[in-house]
Amino acid sequence: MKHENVMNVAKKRGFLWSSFEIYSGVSGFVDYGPLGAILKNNVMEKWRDYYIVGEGFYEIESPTIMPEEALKASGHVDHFTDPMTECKECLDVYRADHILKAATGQEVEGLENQKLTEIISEKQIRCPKCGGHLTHVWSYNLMFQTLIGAKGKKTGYMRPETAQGIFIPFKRLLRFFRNKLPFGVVQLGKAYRNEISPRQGVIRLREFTQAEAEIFINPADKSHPQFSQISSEILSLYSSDCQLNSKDPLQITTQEALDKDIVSSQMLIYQLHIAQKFLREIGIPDKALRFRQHLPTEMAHYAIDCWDVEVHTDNYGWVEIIGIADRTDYDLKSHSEHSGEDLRVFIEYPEPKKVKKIVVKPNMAKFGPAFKGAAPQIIKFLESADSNQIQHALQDEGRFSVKLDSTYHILPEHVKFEEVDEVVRGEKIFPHVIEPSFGIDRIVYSILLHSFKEEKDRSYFKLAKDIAPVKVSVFPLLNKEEMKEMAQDIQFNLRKNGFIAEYDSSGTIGRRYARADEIGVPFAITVDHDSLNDKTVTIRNRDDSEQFRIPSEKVPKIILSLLKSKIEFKDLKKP
RNA sequence: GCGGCUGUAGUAUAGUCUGGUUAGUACUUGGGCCUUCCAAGCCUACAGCCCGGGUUCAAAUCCCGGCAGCCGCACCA
Repeated sequence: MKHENVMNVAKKRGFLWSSFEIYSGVSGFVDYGPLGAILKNNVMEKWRDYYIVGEGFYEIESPTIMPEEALKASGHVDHFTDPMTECKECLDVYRADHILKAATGQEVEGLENQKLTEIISEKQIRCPKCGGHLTHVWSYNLMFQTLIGAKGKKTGYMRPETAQGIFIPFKRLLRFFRNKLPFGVVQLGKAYRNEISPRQGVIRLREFTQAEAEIFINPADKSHPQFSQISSEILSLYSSDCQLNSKDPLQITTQEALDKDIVSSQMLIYQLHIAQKFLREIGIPDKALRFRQHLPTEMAHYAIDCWDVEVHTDNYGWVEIIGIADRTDYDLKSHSEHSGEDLRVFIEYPEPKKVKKIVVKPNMAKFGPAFKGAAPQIIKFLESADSNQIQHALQDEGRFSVKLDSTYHILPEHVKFEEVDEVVRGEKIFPHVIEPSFGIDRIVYSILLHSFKEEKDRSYFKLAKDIAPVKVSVFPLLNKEEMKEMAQDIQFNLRKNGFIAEYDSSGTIGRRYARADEIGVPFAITVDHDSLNDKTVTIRNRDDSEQFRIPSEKVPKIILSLLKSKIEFKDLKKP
C-alpha cells in the first residue's frame, strides 16, 4: 500500500517519527525529523505568503495555555466535555446523552452528569447492545487541564484551537485596523486535544499545528472584492444535498454555486477557492480534493455554513484537512457577554438616516411638584427609555411605572410627547467571522502521500520546488580531490546565497542521485573532469533526470530562477 | 476505552511452537578500493531481541503486567 511505502521513506529519511520512541512512545504525538521540520516550515511559510502577503491579513501569536473563563465563554469547557457511561457487562463505552436520547426521545443536552445518572436509573435504561447495567455518568473533556501558578488556584487548559486567541484581543485588533471592516487576522501554532484513542498516525494527533484565519466582516456584506476574478473557477462541491441523496460531488463554478445557493456567501466561496489553489501549488492535485459541506445535523453550534476540504488517501479514505466555516457572531457575542466588554463595531451608513422619533419631555410645572427630589433621576430614566412604550402605557393604562429606589407613577399630565427628526449615522453590530482553519500536520501528510512517485528503478517525493526541504545537491562525479574541492566550493557558494544545499561524495554517482531524489531535492549539480578545465558543471532535473551543462559561477543565479519558476528547466538547453 | 492479532539493528526478516554456544541473512548507513553520470563490484566497520516483573541452572523463546502498532467496536463539539 502506498501509505506504508510513504511512511517508510518518511521515517527512514527523517521526515516523520513517532515521539518518545525510546520510552515506547505515546500515541497521538509525532516528531518532525530534520527534513520534516523544514518541509512543515516551508508549508507554513507558503501559507503566510498566501494569507498575509496575498490577502493582506496580519498574524498574531497568543499563549497556548488559556484561563478557564476564556474557554467557558467560547463554549469549550461545557461543549468540549462529553458525558460518558459504560456497560458493566460488555464494557462498551457510550455517550450518555446519545443513549438517553435514543431511549427516551428526550432532549438531555446540557444536563449535569448526576442528573443524567438519575435519569438512567429512573427510566431503567440499559446497554443498547447487551442489556447490561450502565455505570454512573462521568465527563470526558477533550482539553488538557493544568493549574496556573505556584498555588495552582487557577484552572487553565491547553488551547483546543488557535482561533480563540484572536477573538479575545478583538478590541485591540479592531483599533489596529482603525475600526474598519473587513479585516483578517491569522495565527499559526499548536493546539491540543486529548483524544480518547488517536490511532491514525499523523491524521489524529493530541498535539497538532493549526493555521487559522479569522476574517471579520459586516454581516450585511459578505462579498469579496476580488470575486469577479475567480467567478469561473471550478470546485468539486459535495454539498449536503449530494450527500443526503447519494449523488456525486458537483463540479461547478463558484458563480454557479452562489447562484444556486449551495454556498452561503461570496466571502466563503472565495476562501474555498484559495484553499484549493494553495493545495494545488503544494502538490495536492484537484482530483484528490473535494469540498464537503457539513450536514445540518453535524454543524458545530456556532456555524451557519461549514465546508471541509477533504483529500483522498488510500489508507483513511477522505480526510478533512481544512475546515472553512461561517462562525457568524457567535464567538464575539459570547466573549462580549462573559467579559462585559463591548466587542461590537460601529458601522456607518452610506447616508446618515433621518428618523422621526418620539421623545418624551417632562412638563416641569406638574412634574417637579409631583416627584420633588426624585425628579432628576426619573428624567434621566425617561431619556433612556423607549418613548413609544411610555406613550402606549399612558394611553392604555393611564400611567407608566418607573421602578428606581421606589416606584413612581407617571401620569399623562406629567409629560408631553414631541416628534423630532434625529440623524442616525450608523449602528453597532457584531461582525461575522469567516474562518479557514488548516490542519498543517494533515496537509504535510497529504503532500508526502500525493507527491510520492514509484517508478521502476527509483521512488521519490516529487515535492513542489518551493517547499522541498533541500533545494540542490552537489556531487563530485568521482572521488578525486580536485573535483571534491570544486563541488564543496559550489555548495558553500549556494549556501551563501541562501539555498539549503547538500554535498555528497559517498558511493557511486547513481546512488547519490537516487538518495537526493528520494527526499525530493529538485536539482543536482555534478562536477566532472571537464568542470576542472572549462568551469562548467552539469545540472540535473529531479523529475525527468535530464541534464545540461552550465557555467559554474552561474549556479546560484540559475537555481534561483528555476526555483522561482522564472525559467523552465528545458530552457537551459543551449540554443 | 473494550476485544483480537503483532512487537528481533535504520529497513525487511530467520530463530519463538519444542528454553541451551558468540541471535543469522539481505538491504541501508559510515570508512576505504575501484570507477568519466543514474542504487554495479570488492574490502571493512557500526548497529538489534519494546519496557518491567516472574518461572528456571539457563528466557528473544514460557507466564503476568505495561507501552506501542495494526484490525474491529466505541469516540472524534
